[in-house]
Amino acid sequence: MAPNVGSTPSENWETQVRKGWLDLVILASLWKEKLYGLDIIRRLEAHSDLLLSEGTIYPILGRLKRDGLIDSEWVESDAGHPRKYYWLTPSGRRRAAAMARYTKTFFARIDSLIEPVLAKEER
Amino acid sequence: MAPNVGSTPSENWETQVRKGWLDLVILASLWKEKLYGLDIIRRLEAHSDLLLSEGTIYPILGRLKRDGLIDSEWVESDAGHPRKYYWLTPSGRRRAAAMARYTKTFFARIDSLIEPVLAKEER
DNA sequence: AAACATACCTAGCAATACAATGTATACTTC
DNA sequence: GAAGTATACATTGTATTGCTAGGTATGTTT
Repeated sequence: MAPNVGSTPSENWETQVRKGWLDLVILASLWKEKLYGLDIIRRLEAHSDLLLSEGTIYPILGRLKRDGLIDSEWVESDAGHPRKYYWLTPSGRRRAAAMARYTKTFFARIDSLIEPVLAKEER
Repeated sequence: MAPNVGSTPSENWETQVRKGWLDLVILASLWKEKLYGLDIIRRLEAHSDLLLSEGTIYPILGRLKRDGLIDSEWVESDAGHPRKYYWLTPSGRRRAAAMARYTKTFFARIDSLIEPVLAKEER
């Protein structure tokens, strides 16, 4: 999930397919615990190989909060700048679960479409 | 994968996650045979429950052709307007295969992220 | 006090999907 | 032969997204 630094067509495609999934990715990250922005970025990179930049995540967190899916609170930190912790609202939990279920059916559709492509790669 | 006719936030999300995958969906549709625009739309709806509109598919076909992934030719039809048939170029076949492989790893990442969400849906 | 580390935020751009609308061809019906 | 219908391709304008490149704010280290 690297940002599209270069710009070959295929790198651009990888950028484009990530779009839209970040909402779910972030909501899922908050499923079990409160986290702050940079922490979400670091965990996704460490555990899921998904790289998001700060300019990506903060606008999304702002949008999710505006939509009432998450809430936040400032917390003093022992390491410099204070942190803004986010957590799921009840509405956010319902939405994350609905998104996760939809994801399964969406993946199944794409899987069946690419099956012939993977079966015989034309060599 | 219905078009976003209404506009509740959750329907909007479904629209957003589709974005980017349509290139692969269309290339995969052309894996085994030449097809024309409306035919691709009809097959995707019938076989995969994916609904695309004409205003969506024609610009994408134009872009894929500009990128050299598909080629096309006009064919007279016995049913009114002539049809523009598309097929994969060698470059398009390679790209479709690469996209399909990437898709598998991407799906695996998202799957592992949403696993906790699906495991316990907070009832 | 300068440099560094941490953390959050925003403006401007590029790319996408899609509804709405328009064009072109041929067949059918009156 | 005019009107209506069906098929098929194409474009315009809008909303939404992700991200680079910058910026602000706080506290620690040298």
